[in-house]
Amino acid sequence: MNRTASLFEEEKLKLFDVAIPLPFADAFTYSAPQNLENFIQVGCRVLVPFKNRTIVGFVVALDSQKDVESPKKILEVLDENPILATHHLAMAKWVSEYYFSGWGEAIGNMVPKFARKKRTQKTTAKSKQESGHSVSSKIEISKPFELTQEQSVALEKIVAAVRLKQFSEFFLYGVTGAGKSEVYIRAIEEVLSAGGGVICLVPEIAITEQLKHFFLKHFHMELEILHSKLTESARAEAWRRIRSGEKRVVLGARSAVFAPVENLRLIIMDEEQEGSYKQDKSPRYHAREVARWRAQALQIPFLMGTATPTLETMHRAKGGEVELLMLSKRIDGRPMPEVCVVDLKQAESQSGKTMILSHPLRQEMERALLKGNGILILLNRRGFSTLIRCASCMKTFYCTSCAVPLTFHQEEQKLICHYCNYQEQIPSQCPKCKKNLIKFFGLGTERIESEIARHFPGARIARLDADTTKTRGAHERIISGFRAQDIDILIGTQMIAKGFDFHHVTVVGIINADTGLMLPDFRAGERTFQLLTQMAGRTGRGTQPGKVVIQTYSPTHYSIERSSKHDYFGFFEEELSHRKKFFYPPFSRLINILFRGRKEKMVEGAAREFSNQIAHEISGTSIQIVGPAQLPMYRLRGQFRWHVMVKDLEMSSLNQAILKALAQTRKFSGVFTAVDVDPMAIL
DNA sequence: AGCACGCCGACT
DNA sequence: GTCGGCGTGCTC
Repeated sequence: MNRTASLFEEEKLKLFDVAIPLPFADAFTYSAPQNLENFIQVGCRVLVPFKNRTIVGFVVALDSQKDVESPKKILEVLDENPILATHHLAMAKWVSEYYFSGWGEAIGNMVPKFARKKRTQKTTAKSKQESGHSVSSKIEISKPFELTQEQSVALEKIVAAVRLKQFSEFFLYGVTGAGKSEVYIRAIEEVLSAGGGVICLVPEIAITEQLKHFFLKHFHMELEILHSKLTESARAEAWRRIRSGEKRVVLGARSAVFAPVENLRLIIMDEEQEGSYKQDKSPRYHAREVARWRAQALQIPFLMGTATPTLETMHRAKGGEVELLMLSKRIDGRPMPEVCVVDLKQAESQSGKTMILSHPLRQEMERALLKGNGILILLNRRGFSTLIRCASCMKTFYCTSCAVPLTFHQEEQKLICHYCNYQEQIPSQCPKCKKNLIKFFGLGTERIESEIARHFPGARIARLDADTTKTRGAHERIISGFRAQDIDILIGTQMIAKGFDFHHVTVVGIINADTGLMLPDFRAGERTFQLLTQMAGRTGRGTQPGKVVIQTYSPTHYSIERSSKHDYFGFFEEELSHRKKFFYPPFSRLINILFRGRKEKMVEGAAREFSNQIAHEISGTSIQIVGPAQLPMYRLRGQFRWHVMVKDLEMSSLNQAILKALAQTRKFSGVFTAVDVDPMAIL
């Protein structure tokens, strides 16, 4: 650059702050050539030189107050009108501060990536026709349905809050089949008639597809589906339709919480406990927290719903921050399914052998098969056998880069690591002692499938897990096969627990309820309770009563006992007292700081250094430090992993302390750090 | 996150 | 002698 020219221009060039989609907390300051100056608005995307490349940034401020020596020039303005309102920039700012990501990174995460080329004018005219979901002519407008007393009360409260234009939180507590969706639909209709817009969040993409048809009946042209699997151009188009006010009902997964809905008046989050609402890469935000922030900023109500709320949310309901709306009865007065808990230890000592299908479970299955009813069997582990060991020298087969046992997959005829997907052939003899005594232990879904096939040779059996759903459409094919009753017994991992409404299912079998309880995670009990409760909710949804058989080695564990009695509130109190004792959420805020790298000593050093630094930073406060310690999954994909946990009462000044301490660990080369605020799992 | 600059091993 | 390994430091 020509020095005299730049000095001459610096005098009068306007300065702009531009957030860059990279992990920087602060925006960068650029100047603008005079011919562009008037086209630059806050919320526009701009092309800027950055180091030795050109990247897209977001204008976050005009008339920058920062004193930068020689700002570079903005090369191009990509938007005629801002694609982001200041509300969005503020939301991204909050996300970046709360979850330790860059501001621009947070912005980049919420807007669709876009083609570098500027869009031509024709899209505006064309899109009107494109956007009708191809059902424009034949929409059946569904009749208004009758609400129960409880549903009406809930709806009235929500509608009143929408009208008040005040921030408030609601929790719609209802067992599966209690009619939460009807309340959602009515609430959305109310908002629409008041000229407002709504975001409705569901845990995963598959459910958006399921609900799409239901929603289309009620909201037809107003509906937009939003999730990360859309192509970038489809996402950009959807974003534009929403922003223009053409679409006022947004149904989507996690990222839809950022949708630029015009005159947003209500946010709904279904199945609030689902872990998929937390993003597992930076920014590691939880959609529930973003939704709450947004509802607060816009002074609108936030409605959550499920039969198994997280402890955090129920605790807030108990404290009065969230208003609890009860739907206690199933719509048609159907009873809750009868649950039978089978003690595997006892059953095994009686029969003298490993128990896979207990007598009560086999009996229930036989009965259901005779009547032509559907059966769901849950085992939360893929593969055939989860442990392979030489019976002579006791050599166990581990993944070399993850230090976890390999799982034997019968279909693939391979030993596979479930964490890094490393695969090896099954040895015919032990590589250590050369004997021919390799044995297989531990159950997986493949094993259950063959076991059930052996017991029920006439039954039509299918398996639903990550292995059988690899190909596109396989998931839907298996599900619809089961729905059409071409399949009698569906065996699967927790995939089969999710939201499908099968009316002919009368038996649910849990092969081993303890799999999740072994995990060294403070939420293990909560997860197990939720999974068992959800599975129980899959049965007895038709005219015939449902039966649940839970097999377990720990029949007296409170998660299992309480779920077998459909006792959420009992579980809640018991789990809460554990959390209190160990100062876990909801009694503390938890931040997990992860260190990983190939060099063991460096990783450990970084974790220890961080721990010392943070201890120094927070001395004299009530903040607790746990660790440093090796993570339960100490070696993963060839990397060593340490972590430090920090437990805090409030947000306070902890974030600054963490950033400061983290800066001190930079000298440990080759060590990656990640901060996880409100982690869902410590693994 | 990239991407260049910089200082130590096996190759034409 | 160089090509290239990835450690480290910066990006308005």
